[in-house]
Amino acid sequence: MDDPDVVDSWRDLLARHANTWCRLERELADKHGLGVSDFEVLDRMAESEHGKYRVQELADAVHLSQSALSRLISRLEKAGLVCRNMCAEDRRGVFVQITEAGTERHRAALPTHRAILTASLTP
Amino acid sequence: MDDPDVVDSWRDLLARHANTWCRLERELADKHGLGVSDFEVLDRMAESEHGKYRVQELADAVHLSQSALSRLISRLEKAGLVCRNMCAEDRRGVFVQITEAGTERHRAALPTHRAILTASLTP
DNA sequence: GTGCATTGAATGCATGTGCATATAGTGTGG
DNA sequence: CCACACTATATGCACATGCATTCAATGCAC
Repeated sequence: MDDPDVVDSWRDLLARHANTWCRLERELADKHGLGVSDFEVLDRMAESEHGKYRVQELADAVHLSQSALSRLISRLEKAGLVCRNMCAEDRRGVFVQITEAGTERHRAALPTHRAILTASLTP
Repeated sequence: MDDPDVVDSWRDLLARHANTWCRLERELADKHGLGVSDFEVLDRMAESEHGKYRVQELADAVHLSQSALSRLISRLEKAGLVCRNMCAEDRRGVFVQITEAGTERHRAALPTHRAILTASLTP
């Protein structure tokens, strides 16, 4: 790949990312009281069948630092969308689990999310 | 485009963005004392022939809010990489202009930037 | 078992960001 | 000329994020 080409493709990526992220942020916040990262976390947990996740696993999945995710979990937990469970085998570990309320909130927000993606990412 | 497809492509975009941004952030900071947004602004100004930019123009170009860009300019100005000039015709307006030091710093950081893009965005 | 390096998660702290607002300048209708 | 709507930038404020550190638990060496 040529030098000006990577720059173009990087700028294109930045533009798509900014536009999509920004719209998601606004509409998810307005209509469902969720940030983009909040939704992304709920989304991951909703699609896993067992519904349990280690903190670090989630952090990798949504590209957040471990500390950022720890606080995000705290916020979601306070909102009742998620709960933390002790990990029996390794008592340092924590399982994060989506609650009924969390599943419900996710289900409600899903159409908004998908609609924006479709509108924003299809040329 | 199908529903699961947009989701995949969104997650792919998020991953590419996070990886590239993160590496840029680290290496540009370590080697050149610049944040990614700092570099992006310098990059725009370096490639314009007249070298003058209105604040809002830059904000659009680098996908930052007007307020964020105002502060970013302040930081770059304090660092001597950029200077603000009165706009004669409209005294509300401000022209941002890259300085010699700014051009130099940009030139120094450019190889790092391009190398990361190439490494990070080519499959 | 005891000591020590390692790992998983939480917290203190600094900082960059967006939203709302303030401030200053422009221009338009009367 | 004056009032008033509008535009361009700066600033107050709240907050999410990353880095460094802390704290607890694990396990490996001996």
